Amino acid sequence: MIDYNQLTVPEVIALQKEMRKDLRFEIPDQQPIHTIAGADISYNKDSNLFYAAIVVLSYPQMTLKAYSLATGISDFPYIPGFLGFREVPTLLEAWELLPVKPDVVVLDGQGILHPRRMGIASHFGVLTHQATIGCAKNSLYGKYKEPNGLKYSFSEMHEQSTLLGYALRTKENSKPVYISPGYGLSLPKSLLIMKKCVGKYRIPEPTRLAHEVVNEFRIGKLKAGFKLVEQIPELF
DNA sequence: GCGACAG
DNA sequence: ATCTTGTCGC
Repeated sequence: MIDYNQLTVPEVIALQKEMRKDLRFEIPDQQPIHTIAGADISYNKDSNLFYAAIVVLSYPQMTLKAYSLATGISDFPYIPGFLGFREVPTLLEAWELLPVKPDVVVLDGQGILHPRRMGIASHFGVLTHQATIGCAKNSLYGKYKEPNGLKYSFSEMHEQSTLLGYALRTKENSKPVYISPGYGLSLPKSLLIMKKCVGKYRIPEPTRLAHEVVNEFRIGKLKAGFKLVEQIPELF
């Protein structure tokens, strides 16, 4: 894969426009979902050493089955709209450590809810050809009306009358999370899957557990590699 | 030109 | 993203 670090903004915009041509939303033989992963990055302020975790959970039980941990160096700065160029390379290092790939991967950020339809989830999906969903804690793009206050209520997010995602209330009295397909999944299917990932916290289980695990990795409580937590019959 | 702006 | 205790509000 090419080194993103020295690229200019005009160059990464061109790359996003190229990757957009490879986006797909419904893969031919969609298999039933048995596993879903959460992917996240962590790092110390003022350091270019990144820590990545991909946690694999059973679906829809949402219990932790396995995870992979890897580090990487990134000098690409954080620029809204270009998060993938900063975080995807290290996530791919963790991805390669998984002996069996999960059915869906949830990324911390946007999917097609992005000016060029290339949020981090779409970026990761195009490179890996894996089904992905973007689940962001904050909105980047798209207009929407606030969903009502009840858990599981949601509202559509559009731009130029194009439906691109949903604001989903995952917990009462908490702000919603922003859901959009990344790659290989339709809008309604992405929303349905994420509803099943909601537990007792605002952040859906895949992302929440990935964040928890990657921080233990960063502070030295866990080490790089692949770890099987609980056997999944048929898998691992 | 101005404001907005994932992690 | 990370740092970091108490505190305001549902």
